Amino acid sequence: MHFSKSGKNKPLTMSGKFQEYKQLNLSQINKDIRKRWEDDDTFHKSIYTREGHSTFIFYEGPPSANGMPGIHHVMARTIKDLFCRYKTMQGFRVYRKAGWDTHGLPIELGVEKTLNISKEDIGNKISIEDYNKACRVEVMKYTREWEELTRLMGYWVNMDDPYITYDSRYIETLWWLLKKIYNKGLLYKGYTIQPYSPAAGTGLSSHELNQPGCYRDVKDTTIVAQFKAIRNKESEFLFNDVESEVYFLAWTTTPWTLPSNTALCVGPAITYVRVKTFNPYSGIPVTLILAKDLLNAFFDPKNADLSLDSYVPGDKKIPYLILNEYKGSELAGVRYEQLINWVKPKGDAFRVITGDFVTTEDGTGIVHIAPTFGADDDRVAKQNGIAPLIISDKDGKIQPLVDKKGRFFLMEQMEEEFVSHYVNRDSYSNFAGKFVKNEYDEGNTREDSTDVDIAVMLKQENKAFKIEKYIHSYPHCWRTDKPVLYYPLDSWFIRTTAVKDKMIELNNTINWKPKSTGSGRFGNWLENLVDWNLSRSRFWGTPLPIWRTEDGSEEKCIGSAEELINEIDTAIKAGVMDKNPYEGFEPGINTKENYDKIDLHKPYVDHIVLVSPSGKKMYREPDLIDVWFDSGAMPYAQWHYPFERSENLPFPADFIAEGVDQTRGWFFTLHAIATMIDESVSFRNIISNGLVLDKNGNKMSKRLGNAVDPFETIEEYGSDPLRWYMITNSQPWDNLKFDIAGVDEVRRKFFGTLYNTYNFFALYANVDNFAFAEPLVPIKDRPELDRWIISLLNSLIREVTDGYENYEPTRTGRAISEFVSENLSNWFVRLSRKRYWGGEYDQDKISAYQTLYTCLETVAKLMAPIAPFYADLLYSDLNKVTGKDPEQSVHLADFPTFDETLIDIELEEKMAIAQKASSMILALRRKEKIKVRQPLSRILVPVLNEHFREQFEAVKNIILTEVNVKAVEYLSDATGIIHKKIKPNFKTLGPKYGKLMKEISNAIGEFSQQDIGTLERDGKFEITAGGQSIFITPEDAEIITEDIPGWLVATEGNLTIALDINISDELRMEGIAREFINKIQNIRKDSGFEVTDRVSLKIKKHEGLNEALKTHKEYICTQTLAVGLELVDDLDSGNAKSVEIDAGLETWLSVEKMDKFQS
RNA sequence: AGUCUCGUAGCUCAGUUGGUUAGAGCGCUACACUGAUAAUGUAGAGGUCCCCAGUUCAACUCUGGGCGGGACUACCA
Repeated sequence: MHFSKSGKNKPLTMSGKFQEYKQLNLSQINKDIRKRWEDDDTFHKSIYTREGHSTFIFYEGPPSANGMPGIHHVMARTIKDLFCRYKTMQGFRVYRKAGWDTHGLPIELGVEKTLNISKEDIGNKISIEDYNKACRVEVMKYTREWEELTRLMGYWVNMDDPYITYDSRYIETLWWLLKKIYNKGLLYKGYTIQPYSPAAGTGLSSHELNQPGCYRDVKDTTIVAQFKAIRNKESEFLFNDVESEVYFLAWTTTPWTLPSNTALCVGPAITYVRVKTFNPYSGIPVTLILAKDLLNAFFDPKNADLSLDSYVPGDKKIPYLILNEYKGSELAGVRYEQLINWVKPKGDAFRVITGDFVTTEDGTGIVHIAPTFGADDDRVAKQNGIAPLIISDKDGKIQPLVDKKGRFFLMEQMEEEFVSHYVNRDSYSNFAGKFVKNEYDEGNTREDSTDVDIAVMLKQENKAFKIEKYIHSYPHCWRTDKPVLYYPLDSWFIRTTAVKDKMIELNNTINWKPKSTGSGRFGNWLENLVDWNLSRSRFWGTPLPIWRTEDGSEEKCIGSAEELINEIDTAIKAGVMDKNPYEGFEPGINTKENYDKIDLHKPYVDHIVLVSPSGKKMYREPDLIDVWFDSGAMPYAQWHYPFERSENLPFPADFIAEGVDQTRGWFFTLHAIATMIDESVSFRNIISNGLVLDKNGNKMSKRLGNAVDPFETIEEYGSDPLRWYMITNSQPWDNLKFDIAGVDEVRRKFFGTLYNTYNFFALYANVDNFAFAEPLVPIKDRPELDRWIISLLNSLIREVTDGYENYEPTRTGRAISEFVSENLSNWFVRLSRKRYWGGEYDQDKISAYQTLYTCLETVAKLMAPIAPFYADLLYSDLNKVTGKDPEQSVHLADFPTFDETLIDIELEEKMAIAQKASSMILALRRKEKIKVRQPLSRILVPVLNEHFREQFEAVKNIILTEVNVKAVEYLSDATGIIHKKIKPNFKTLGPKYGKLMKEISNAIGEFSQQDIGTLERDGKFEITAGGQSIFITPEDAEIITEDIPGWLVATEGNLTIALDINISDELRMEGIAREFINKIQNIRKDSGFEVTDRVSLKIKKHEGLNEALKTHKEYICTQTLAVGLELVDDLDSGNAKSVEIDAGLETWLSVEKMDKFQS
């Protein structure tokens, strides 16, 4: 097969015949069409032919090319592609620029693996410059595979000039955005609790923490501590009936955090009890508060009956008495004494607060809060105005009580004034300098830990209720194998909380598919928004463009390369820098070459020292920014806004689509940045698609070996069935259980059928030289069957358009598939076959061709967004012959519009009756084992109303032909032989009679034939139900025929048909004739004759057959293209075949091809 | 743990504002058809609509609570 190689602007080349195919090879079609698109530059044509039209803006979420593309990328990209193609066909100029995500930890880890180095080696074994270069190579490792997959699968995205996040121009836009955010006061430095490895001296990402082996079981000393309640007006209710002190019990697995405690947290809805008892270590009477559910964890119910008075310190069995119950919310606000009085907090502290995260699964149901060492703690403390426990170091900087090496701060490292005002030298001196975990102390030899020391101390002070070893899983640093701490680290934040309301408001205007992701996962996330932690302590990423003086008093945020160059010049003049490292760069020249002269990455950018207005040196803040900022900024940065493209920014997107896992990633950062910069949404419509799982519903992974290779799949099946399967099998937002057998099914079921339908058309159209040259047969003049399929076709266009417009591709694909296999192929073509085969080239035949052609051409256009390859082949195979459409490719054509006036619901109903009736009659024949080839005389159809008779009459011939029956007889009500059945209509009765439904239903069920007749005649029927009389109207019941006594009957729904199975001699002979035709046709085919070859027939005489053959000689000859039929006494020609016409009816038959000149 | 989502035939999925016979395709079994032919059609078997409660004359459908699968987020005293 080859295609005309017409160049860009050459006219369409038309050829005379429709291409016929021997077999459907979608894999080859994929290759051929791809080549044609490349030769013809179809993709670019589809854009520039729409220049000046309305725009449709799509944002491509940049993939990272440091990993191989997988089958799930085909899924995501099919969704993206199909809407862009659809909009193109709707006449829009579609923006869709490809891009690459090139920063981030996976790249760093990849480089380290490739070069076999670790982070410590950077700067030693390998220079940062070389490392930087290695990252650039690493990140584009699989670019070729990605580009190949893009083309293979037919994803049309503009790859001419992709945006690359490490490009200096891209970074420049990020800086510009950051400065804008900075100037709005939304960028600030603060701290957050992050996993931190004191041994390695670095913060860890959650990614690093989730590496295998990081969580390990460790045995730690845990303490249930007693926090003494302060007696005052607010807490008086806790002191009823007690003489002892009142304590809150709280459990911790990290006793070293207890000195930093500043609050206790209870669950607002949790029930707590106040218990009178004794401290097991000291024997002192105490009153304790803990969660009711956890009471039994500390007190043996057997001891509840023991007398408190008889307790002697040292007794194993400790009595207790429950005094009261409280909800957590009642306890909030109560104050308590500091547990360990080493350092006084600055600000409000030592108060009971509430938090939703508190559970009663373990511990006491009261959580000890140390805001400096727990993320939850920090958050809940901030929400309640509780101060963290902090100290001031020598430099005047705020620090937690534990230093970066993992020990309690040395007093000499603290600010003098701070120590004298806030630190209790006596109690603290024993602990200052102690490592909170022995692992951090290189020279440690002792068994006991700081945790144990604290436990002993609390025990002595009657502040420990229970001390025990506890095994739990705790994260460890993957580089040092030592435990991590949750530790406050300096970070730069974007104050997203300041624009929270705006973000929520804007989100409500976005069309989410599915809706629940927008309102649920995304909406809830916005409701609970915290400030965006932008800092990352990494090497390979976008540097934060902020320079600061060492004391932090002056800072500058840089918003462009030009600004940086100017600042460098100033710094050189001030003598803080020797020379400009970016010499030669010319601001305003936006070429790659120019921007290649400046590398804004580490380490280069860190060598730049600027000068502050007051003349101090300013150093860059060492952090990089979150890679999510890179991708969230792409609406601006992909166009190098505002430097290169300063107006007509394609913004916001009309449509984006990515996996649901991007909800808090890309979707969020797009939304956040657009809200802050432009107070606008970033995207109007969004599909968040589900995962692609293996056929058993497991996640695909290379490790498990259940990952499907997209390249192999496409090579074997072609992209179209794969795309079609993915779109139609389940809704995009549901997970797809990927089963290759499903792709094969789509190939056979949908593409196979469509291909067969086309081939059928081509075969006969070529015989008749149909080329759509005749004037269009007016639709109203076409036969019923044609008008029916055209009606369905227009309904289909409407449904498909609706589906695409509403981002419901699954509905669309399924509707097309249903139309093609059920309506077009299985009904229209099947019933129309005789119209194409032989006969005159008259209006009916032309109508048949035009109708089928229109259906195929329209289907090609409707399916083109989902299955772009085959659709284009089908379209061009049709169009090449007829030249009906000026466009060479279906993707340049206009999407079909539906014509309301051609939709005939009445006709569709009639045809539904025909389909149902035919299938019922065929079922009856089968039951009686009467072949369809055997004609029968009549069917009987009861009619209850004139409308139904008209409908049936209209499709009578279709039914009779289909089931090979001669006539239909209608049985009207008057004949009295119809047996009727009545069913209550719950839909109308329900609202009227409610509770009486059961009674009414029973009453109607007992209607006699006379009763039904009365109801029909009078329009009402009186029954009694619930002691009241009720009039049933015809609308309240459905009357159907069920039986015709004495006949072979089938009933389905409201349709009843009887079949007359008496076979007269006449009918029997006709059956024999048709049987012969069938045999002869088979022999023709087996002998390899052409469809148009003429033949001569010889049949050996047989008493049971002779008469039938004589009577129907003409008929047989016409049907089989025979010039003559001879009945012979003997047939011993080698070509003769034995045929069995019916059981026991056997004879010999020969079919000879006539020479051409004889025919 | 929280949020979202899914749960209907052996498998993959439909199922309208609640209405009394819960559907399709695949697979299986049987049969038929035969100039669309490496196609096609028809039928049969196969259901606790995940479970429990509630609302209602009526629940696959609505509400609540469970159970199970998945994803994301957070990882905890």
